[in-house]
Amino acid sequence: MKRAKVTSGDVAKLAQVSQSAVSRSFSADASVSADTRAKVLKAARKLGYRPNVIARAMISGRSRLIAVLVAYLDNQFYPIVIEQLSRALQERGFHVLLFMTDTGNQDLVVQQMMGYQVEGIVMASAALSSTLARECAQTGIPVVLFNRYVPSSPASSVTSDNIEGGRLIAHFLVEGGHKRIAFIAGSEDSSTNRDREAGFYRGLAECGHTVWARTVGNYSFEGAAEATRQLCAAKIRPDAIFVANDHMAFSVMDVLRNELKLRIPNDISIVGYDDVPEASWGGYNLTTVRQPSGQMIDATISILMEQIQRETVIRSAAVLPAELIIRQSARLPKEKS
Amino acid sequence: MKRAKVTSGDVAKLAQVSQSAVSRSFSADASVSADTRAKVLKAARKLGYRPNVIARAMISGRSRLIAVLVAYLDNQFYPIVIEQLSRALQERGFHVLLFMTDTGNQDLVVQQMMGYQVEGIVMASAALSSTLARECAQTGIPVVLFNRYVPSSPASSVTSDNIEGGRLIAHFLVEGGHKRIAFIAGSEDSSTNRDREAGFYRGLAECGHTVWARTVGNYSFEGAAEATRQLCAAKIRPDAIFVANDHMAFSVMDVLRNELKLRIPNDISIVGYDDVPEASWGGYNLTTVRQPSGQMIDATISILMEQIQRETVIRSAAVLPAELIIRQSARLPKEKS
DNA sequence: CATTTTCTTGCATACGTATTCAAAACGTGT
DNA sequence: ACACGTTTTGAATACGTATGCAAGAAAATG
Repeated sequence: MKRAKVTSGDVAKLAQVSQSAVSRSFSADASVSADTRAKVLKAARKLGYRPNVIARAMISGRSRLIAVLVAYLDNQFYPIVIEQLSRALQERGFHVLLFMTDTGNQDLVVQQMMGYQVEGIVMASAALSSTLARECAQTGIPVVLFNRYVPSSPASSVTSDNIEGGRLIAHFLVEGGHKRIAFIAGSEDSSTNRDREAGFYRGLAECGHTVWARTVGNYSFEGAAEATRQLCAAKIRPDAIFVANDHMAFSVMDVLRNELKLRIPNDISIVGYDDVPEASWGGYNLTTVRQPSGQMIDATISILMEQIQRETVIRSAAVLPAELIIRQSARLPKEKS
Repeated sequence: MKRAKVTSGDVAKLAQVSQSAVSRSFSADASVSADTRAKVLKAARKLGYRPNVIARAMISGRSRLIAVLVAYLDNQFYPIVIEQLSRALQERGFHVLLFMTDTGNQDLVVQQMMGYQVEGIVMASAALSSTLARECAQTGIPVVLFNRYVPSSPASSVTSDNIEGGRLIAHFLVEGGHKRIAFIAGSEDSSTNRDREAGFYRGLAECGHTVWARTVGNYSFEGAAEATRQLCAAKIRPDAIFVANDHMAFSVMDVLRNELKLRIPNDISIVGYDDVPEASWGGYNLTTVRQPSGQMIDATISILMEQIQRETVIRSAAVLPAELIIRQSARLPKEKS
């Protein structure tokens, strides 16, 4: 089997027009008569011609490529984001070029992205070196930090209101009558963790409480299990735990139930963050805060499209509302009647 | 902020050599003296130059792009595959261009892939029109059907041994003393479902059994819930269900436990397929068959790389071993002693 | 009908790199 | 010093498309 490339020249020959005419027939707002366009399209269909995006990118500078950088896909939040993002971009004629990276070789990865002449970058990776964000901005490519936030960086960001989310949880747990409220942190250098934790503490303070105990799970399944064991090794256990994301919360619940033989929420309440699909599954029924992924995607898209179209990069930050989703993993506040 | 493109010409000027020399300095096996290469690399670093992959693709026909087509990412099996695939390809200098599609507009999507001059295609989408596979093969682009199989198609395929997996489950359930063994199917037009079901029935037959009942869940969470209700609406319930994949099995377990108040595995046994991460979570502890995703990725990569390098497309099919993973969701066979 | 205006069209060129070809530089052995 | 093989180099070209420009066709206006 051999590759048989068909070019605009071939189509032009068959349709008895110039190559320019073919090119124009495929761009929406070009100056072509309906007549020739019909001829061209017919010939194109006959030959199975499709414009070569690579060549188009070369001359016009538009690759129609958006780089998406992500560290891992274990946490269901990210696959869903990628799916929605990809669908939304496809509708607009763009496509997702996927990059996976651990924190190590980010610079290399960004170099690769530049090599592909991507028109925009979405970073959903956990960490982000600030030199790197600067470099991106310097080249004039719009960058959106998704679900993270770097104050000093020139990159745009889209997040949910993690501070408010943390507050909501604090109030909910206090009203539920919990006395020993603990926190299991994610990655301490992530903005999501910082904000959720800060909002949580502020909420507790507003109710005259403080956090009872705190361990770190680093947003990993294993880390969360270990953090739970540490937390419960003390003589007196917490009666509620806010876990910095759902993914860890599942691990926490597993340890509490299976290793420590505790009932949820009778013996201890658990609240997560994200509202990934598994949170609503019967096995967990996790009370959590929903991140509005749809709205976050919309915001990301519109930031990207705007900046690509205007060919200017301006920093903008979208913060979308968080919503408490009450299920069965945490004791409910008593009815005020 | 403006885009400041730096080209090989700029580097050439600074390094006082020709553009050709710059190009050669960036390809590993070209004829350049160590001396000039050093000069070039130094100048390149100074200017922040990176070869333009787009332009390179144009002249050499190598886009270094692999299209990955997938229908949905709800089922955790696919995110994991994408992550591993992307990592493996990155190591080899390739990158993943992601396409999401429902069964509807596949033709359009394939046209788009061609437009990007991708060097290979991985289809993990549920359905695949046969005309489409043919079209791909015709253009000389290697195509790998991942976790699916179309006998008449010229495309290569990578699967696990779904027939054997089905058999293993049948034997396991019969040995576990189950008498009324049911099956909840996925998408009936998928090869995975066909093979798992065929292997399952064969396994049952080998033990002198037949399937007690059968409903269809279409590989969706909601569909599986409904299929479970149908199955249990009869006067006599099954005492074991093989669910065609894990993703549906979780839904099945939720309905059995929460709506029908059954205990698993005391009242009824459940077995899934895939061994996604959630299967090992405490909330489900699902007995299942593991698909060796790592080996499947390796096979995919080597098929792609081989065919890209040789510039010939030959059909090849890899079938990798399936393994029964015994957890707590199904009653165990009695010890033979 | 003459003239201006608006639409179409083809020619030529540019995008940034890889690669062919011939010329130049470099060694090596006599 | 010479001839010869080897390596390195630069000039030129090609990849497939989009677009500025000028010329031609058609339409509109007087």
